[in-house]
Amino acid sequence: MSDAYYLRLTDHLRELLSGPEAFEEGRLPAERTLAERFRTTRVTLRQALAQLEGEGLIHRSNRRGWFVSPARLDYDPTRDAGFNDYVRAQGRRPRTEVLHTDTRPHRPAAEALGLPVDCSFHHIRRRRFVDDRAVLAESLWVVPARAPDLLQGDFAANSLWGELRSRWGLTLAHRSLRLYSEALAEREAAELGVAPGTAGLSVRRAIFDAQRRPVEYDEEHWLHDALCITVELENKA
Amino acid sequence: MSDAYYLRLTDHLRELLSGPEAFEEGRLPAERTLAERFRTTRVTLRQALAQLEGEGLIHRSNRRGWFVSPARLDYDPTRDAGFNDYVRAQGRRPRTEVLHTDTRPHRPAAEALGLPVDCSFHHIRRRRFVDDRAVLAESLWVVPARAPDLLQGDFAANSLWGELRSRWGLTLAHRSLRLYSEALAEREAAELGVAPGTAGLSVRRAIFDAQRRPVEYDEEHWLHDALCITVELENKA
DNA sequence: CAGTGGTCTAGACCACCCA
DNA sequence: GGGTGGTCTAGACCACTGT
Repeated sequence: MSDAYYLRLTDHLRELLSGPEAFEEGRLPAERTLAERFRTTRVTLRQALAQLEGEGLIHRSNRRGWFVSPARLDYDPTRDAGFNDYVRAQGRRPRTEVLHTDTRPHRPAAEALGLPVDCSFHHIRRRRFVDDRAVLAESLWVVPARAPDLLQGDFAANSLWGELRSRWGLTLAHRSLRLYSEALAEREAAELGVAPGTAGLSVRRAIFDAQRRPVEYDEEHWLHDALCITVELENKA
Repeated sequence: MSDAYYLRLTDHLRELLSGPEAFEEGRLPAERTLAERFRTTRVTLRQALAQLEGEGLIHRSNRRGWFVSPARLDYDPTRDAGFNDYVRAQGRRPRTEVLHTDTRPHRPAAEALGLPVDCSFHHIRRRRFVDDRAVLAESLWVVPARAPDLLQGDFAANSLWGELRSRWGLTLAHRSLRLYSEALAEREAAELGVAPGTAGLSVRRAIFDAQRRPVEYDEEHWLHDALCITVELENKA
């Protein structure tokens, strides 16, 4: 079909994007320029851009403009590989910023781990980049008894799970994942430099050790177009 | 912040939605009515509705109007439980329609299963409902050698994996999943009765038996607000 | 300061759904 | 045939980014 003009515009732009050297430096021309070139208004043009954004082909940053989205990152949340490792393994450049740390109670973490709601956690808030694009805002809550002086470590450079294993000898035996699409709230949107309401993917994990003791709970907020979740499984009923 | 009017509108509507008996029969008033009530234009009102749609709180059907979205369905794609079983287990009513069957080559299936691109598969296309809302459009491609007369079965009522196990004694040992957010293409959008470009979640699986022989490949297209992926894992490095 | 996207107005016509 | 959402126009002002 594609009878609507904005859909034909979408098709047209999609072809341009897949072509060679479509837009220099991965940046699209200004909305007003594109609207004029295609003889329509900004409203209609923006409808077309929103489509492509939904498909994960382009994205916008703050009020800076529209950019061609890079390939999605493959990510297996069931593995313990560190962010730095698998980003580099895919030929990309990882970076991590720690935004905040503290030790306080946190109800969702307590509930997910089956602990009393008033018990405290070591909390780390950080932001992670792939090739200088902020793609992930996450919080981790670690049970202090499992890793007492955790917050003295360097959780930017090192894998948290690597630390838990090497410094406290923890085995991460059982894990429970929840994953769903979301609209990024103001906080995450601000941290990632996107408009509030931008489509995201939420990954939540509760992790227990071999003795079935609660170890850690985390919440990840990804830009929806930044990743492809992959899982490899053997044997399961 | 929430300085923009459409964001305040979003907050306001979100409260109404969470309140008791907010909108009778789960249906929202007409856009023009809401726009007038909140003293704004349809364009701005629709921005607010789009936000709530992104959050998974409301959805639209065709040109019929806006509706309150039901709770997400919990779904574990790593398990072999049939759709009918887990939908009913959550107190919901499942339904399945078979849209199409044939036996033909299919390149993506062949590539995912490591087979020659020209080999044929038994293909089933179906649409699945939860409480009479179409939430999933899917295609399955089964290696004919594993299940020769598959297409004579009743793949609407029965679990496909149950069939593969009971009729052909197959053990589904190894599986490889890929999962990412997408914009529903025209075909899936039409099958699910939504606008093209509606946010969706794509789940692709390649499945092998205990002898590591390819068995099946499938592609699922879910409405983004209809499900929450859950995975429970023991032991893994 | 110039240029960008973000937001908003006040209309219009069309395609489709349903009574 | 009346009402719904889907699409579109031609402007406007604001907030922020980058120089």
